[in-house]
Amino acid sequence: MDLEAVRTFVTVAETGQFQKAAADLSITQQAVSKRIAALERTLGVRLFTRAPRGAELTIDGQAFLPHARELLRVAERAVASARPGRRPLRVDVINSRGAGSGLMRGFHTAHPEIDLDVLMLFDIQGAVTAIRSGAIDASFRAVAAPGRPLPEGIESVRVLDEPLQLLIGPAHALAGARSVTLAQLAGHRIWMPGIVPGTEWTAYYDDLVAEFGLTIEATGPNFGSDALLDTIADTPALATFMGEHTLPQLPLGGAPSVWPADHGLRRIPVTDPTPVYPHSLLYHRDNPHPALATLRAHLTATTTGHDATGTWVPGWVIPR
Amino acid sequence: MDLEAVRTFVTVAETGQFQKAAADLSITQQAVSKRIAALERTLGVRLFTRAPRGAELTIDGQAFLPHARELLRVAERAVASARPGRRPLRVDVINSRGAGSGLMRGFHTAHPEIDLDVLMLFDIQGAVTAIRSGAIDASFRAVAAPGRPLPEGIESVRVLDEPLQLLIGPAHALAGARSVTLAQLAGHRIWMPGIVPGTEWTAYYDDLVAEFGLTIEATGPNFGSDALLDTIADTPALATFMGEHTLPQLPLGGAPSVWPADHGLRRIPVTDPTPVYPHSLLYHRDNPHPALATLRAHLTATTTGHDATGTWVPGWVIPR
DNA sequence: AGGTATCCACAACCATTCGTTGTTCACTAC
DNA sequence: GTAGTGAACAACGAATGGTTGTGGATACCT
Repeated sequence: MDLEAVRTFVTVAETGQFQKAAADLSITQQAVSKRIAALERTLGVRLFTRAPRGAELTIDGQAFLPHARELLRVAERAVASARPGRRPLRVDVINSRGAGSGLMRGFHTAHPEIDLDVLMLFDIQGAVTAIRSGAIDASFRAVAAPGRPLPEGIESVRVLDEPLQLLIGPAHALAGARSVTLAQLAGHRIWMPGIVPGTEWTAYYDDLVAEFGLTIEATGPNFGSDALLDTIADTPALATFMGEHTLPQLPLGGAPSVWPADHGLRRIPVTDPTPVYPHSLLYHRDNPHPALATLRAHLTATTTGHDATGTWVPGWVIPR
Repeated sequence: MDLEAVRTFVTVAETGQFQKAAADLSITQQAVSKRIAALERTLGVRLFTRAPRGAELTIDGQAFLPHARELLRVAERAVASARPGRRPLRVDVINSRGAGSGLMRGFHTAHPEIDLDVLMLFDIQGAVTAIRSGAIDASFRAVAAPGRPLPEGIESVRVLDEPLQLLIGPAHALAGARSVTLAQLAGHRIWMPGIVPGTEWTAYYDDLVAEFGLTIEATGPNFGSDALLDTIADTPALATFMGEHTLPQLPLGGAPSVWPADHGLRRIPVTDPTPVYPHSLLYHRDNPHPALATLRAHLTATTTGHDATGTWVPGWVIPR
């Protein structure tokens, strides 16, 4: 199917005749006729009834019209997403179920008129490089990795401290607990697959292990979130950490927000102290994108300062 | 922009190299190279970094990828909407703000997995013809026009009795009333532009006028809903009828559901008796579309029988 | 009723695009 | 260094898509 044919179809439907559409599109009437005929051939239905006074939509054409408009709208957005200069605000998040993604959803709800592109880069170095080059406008990260000061021009604002929770199956020894302390977790097996060495997450959990004597295994291949949840649910002696605002499953688009299979998983708050992910927004000081200022204002307005007493972050984290 | 190029882009992004993508698409590697180059030229950005081990997405490519997928998805739906056989359930409603549209929204919420196409045909004759030919699957109408029995094979189910309300401006004499009787309306000017002679609505209001001695004007050009509301709001002596479930304005897509300009309009219930629009679902007895049965079941389950005492419908309306 | 204007379809022709084959270039691994 | 892999460039043939020219059907006007 040809997008130009679809555009021609919409124009004919709007003008009511091939000739006016041809004038609008700066082509000849015969070209319009050919395009519509080709579209009708590929779809296998007649889209217009040709009358001596012009062309009228058939029922099939009426059903097709909103889809055609949507197609053109999506195509325009797709082009805009890549256009250099005046493109949508491009923000990197850690993963699609994390707190950064949730904050961006909130921003989109508050400012639906602002075009967004949310993407997931591999690590903080890539994000910083992308911010410096202007390829992306901002990034949600837990900064900064120890010994790696931010390059000149990159600024960061701590926007959300997300408490960690223990995620365990129904047969786990702590399944009935209303909360657990970090000290209680010593001796329990905690599994965090997918922690890639060299990323900021390694540094975070290294510090957590060193300070509270936990046993955290990062071994084994990471088969993705689903497999992790399955294993946690089925293994009584296994636990993992998950951010309080992190969804264990991707919300299904359009479907009622039920978790397809929650396996009876339990979320147990961690206390004394509560380890938190210090989410920060990274951006370039000189980035002129107007929506970036809106995003920063939105974040400072909605994520009011949390109480930091009783929480833990690595020592190298920049204070608020 | 060419959809085939977009499809090629997604395939390369998925396979990670031009050659595999070429094999998947049954074309040569050179053709893939050309298509990607052309797409990059039209977008003005580089989408892949060409490595000796294959192709990797650039940041721009990563931002473009979800849009590309969405574009292909929409294109597929667009084609499906017109495909003869196994197309989405196609339902005709009277207008986009009426009760039929609302019922279809409810059905979509309850069954998001069912593909729908909602369209608006001109009148009941056209709807019946379309149902007979199989061009549409069902239609929400106030049936049947007097003296026009339904053709063989067409069935109707009365699904909703929608009470009429009086819509008036803030300066109207009845603006303060909590409700009005039909008898009270005698002598007031009621304006119903856009009632096309020969449609079922003419018959409905003709009967209403004859039975209760009202003055209903259908004169003047119909400049659309906005103009009607403006006039009603500004003219103290003018009123119009509107269904209880009818939205005076189109809900804005994505925006908070505020009415852009409500002009201080008042809705006054009508009593003694309450005239109602008898909405029915029309469909062909032999229509095999599986979603049609689902729709009928949904409607009978959700629109439980309303109390008919104190309501009025024309005598020619088929009883429930 | 016949002429005329309007509007779309068909035919022929031409330019451009698109896909193919053949080949070259860059990089990696052994 | 040599073999192997993966993408780009060049040249050619086919097919697509645009144009001009023309014909046919219908409605309106005199």
